Amino acid sequence: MLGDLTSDFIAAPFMRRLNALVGLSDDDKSAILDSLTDARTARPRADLLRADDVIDGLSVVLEGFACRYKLLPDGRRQIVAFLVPGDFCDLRVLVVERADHAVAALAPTTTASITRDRLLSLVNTRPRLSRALWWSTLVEDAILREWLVNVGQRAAIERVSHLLCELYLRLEAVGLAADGRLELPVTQSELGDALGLSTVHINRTLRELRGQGLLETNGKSYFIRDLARLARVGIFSPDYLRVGRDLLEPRPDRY
Amino acid sequence: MLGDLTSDFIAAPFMRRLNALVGLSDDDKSAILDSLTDARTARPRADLLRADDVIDGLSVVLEGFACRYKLLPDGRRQIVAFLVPGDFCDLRVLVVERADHAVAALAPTTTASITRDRLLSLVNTRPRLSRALWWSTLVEDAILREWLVNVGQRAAIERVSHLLCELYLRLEAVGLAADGRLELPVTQSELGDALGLSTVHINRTLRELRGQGLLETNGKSYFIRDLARLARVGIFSPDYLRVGRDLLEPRPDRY
DNA sequence: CGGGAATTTGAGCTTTCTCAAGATAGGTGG
DNA sequence: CCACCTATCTTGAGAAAGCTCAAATTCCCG
Repeated sequence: MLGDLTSDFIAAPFMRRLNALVGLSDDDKSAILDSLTDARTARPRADLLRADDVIDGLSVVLEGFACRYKLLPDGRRQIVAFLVPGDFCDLRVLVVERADHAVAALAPTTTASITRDRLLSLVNTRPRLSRALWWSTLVEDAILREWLVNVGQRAAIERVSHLLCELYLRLEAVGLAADGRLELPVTQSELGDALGLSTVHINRTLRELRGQGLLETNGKSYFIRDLARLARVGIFSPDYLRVGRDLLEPRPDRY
Repeated sequence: MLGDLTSDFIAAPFMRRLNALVGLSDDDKSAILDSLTDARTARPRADLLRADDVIDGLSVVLEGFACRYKLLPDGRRQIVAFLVPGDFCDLRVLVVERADHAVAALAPTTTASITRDRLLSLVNTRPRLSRALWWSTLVEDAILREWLVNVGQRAAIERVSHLLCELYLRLEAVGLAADGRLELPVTQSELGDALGLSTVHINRTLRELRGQGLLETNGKSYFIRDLARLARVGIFSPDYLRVGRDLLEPRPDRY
């Protein structure tokens, strides 16, 4: 156990995420919070999980920023997901023993774990929790499909815009972005690895977005000046981030 | 029910798939086979499932060839998965009500369904079956990640080679390919939509592969003349198709 | 304050795209 | 069985998007 995480500042994004999960009782929430152990902080570039590692439990990102990635033998790297606070590192552990991809911290990243056994017993005794966890893997899948669309079909400026919109909404959802402002502790080279573009081209594309008055950047601080317009440029629609939510739920019409 | 599907030729690929699933008992297998109802055949280009459709049950592809895809408002299309006989159309139905993407037949495609209620009761009463179904969604995810790597990092000739290797192995696994020969009832334009390449470039790339003596094509019949070499060109490793299998399991060293 | 990493910009080049036209093939009605 | 029709495939030519290489600048960390 990590002590009284429920009231602990560091677990706030995770708490927000849990609160957003469909129909989770307070009891379910504290059950999962109380199961968290072994908090640790990884430095940027450190692997949280290596491909082919035997996975011994489920980790949750409490703070920081991480990515899943796959490498080609010649060193090319594709980032296949970004993990923001509140995201799970590998729910697959429930079914599968080994990872087929690596997870690395991009910023100093704090994670906590739930042992496989504890997780299995939680899932077996709490159907709503189980459902909620599967739901969150489905959101991850939906994001992955959208990334494939992004990389397969969109031009560079559309790709970058789309990713910025996605990350803004995801960070906003856990209280880490607001008013168009977000911190992205990733290098341009890492953005390139996520979007299938070269570092140089990421740089030029960001410059173009700045030139169009859509974006301001200052180091790793990003300020989206006009989210609606950026979403239009990126052909971004937030639906995929809310798979399975009631489609009639009123949404801010910022897009 | 569909009658005695167990011995029915048409369900053979699905049976093979079930047999390959980890630790499934004969009892489990017949339980799921007996739950199949409502076989229907869709013509090429017909949607089996539309985005935003309420999903009423789980479909299995028994015969034919289909794809999942997402459309951009301007008509660009990304195919995010190919479904071969034995594949499930939408296991997400267990957790989610609506699809975030469409599924279309590419060849005449026969599917059968399991109602949501029946599926839920199967899953609740048969833990190994439940595990096996989740396992197959994880394989799908692994394929999706690999596709993202493919489109994000690989050059055209690598992409095409990689996809051909993948489809050959997947079809071989269900008895629909052998000796390097496979039928791909997809147009070059559809390959392009899957790989993020234009039709014209798919055509030239196939020509290049033929020129290198790696491939012969005749309409929709493909003959891989040298799988090991094609795999090398495509930087293809079959591991991702076997997520969670014992990594020590002897594998043919054709790659 | 120094040094390595990250960003920025330029220049030329490669891959892939678009547009356009001709060749083929498979399916349909007469 | 043939003729036609539409899809698909194939090839050419020029254009565009994005890449690589290289160098200069800036930023951040210690």
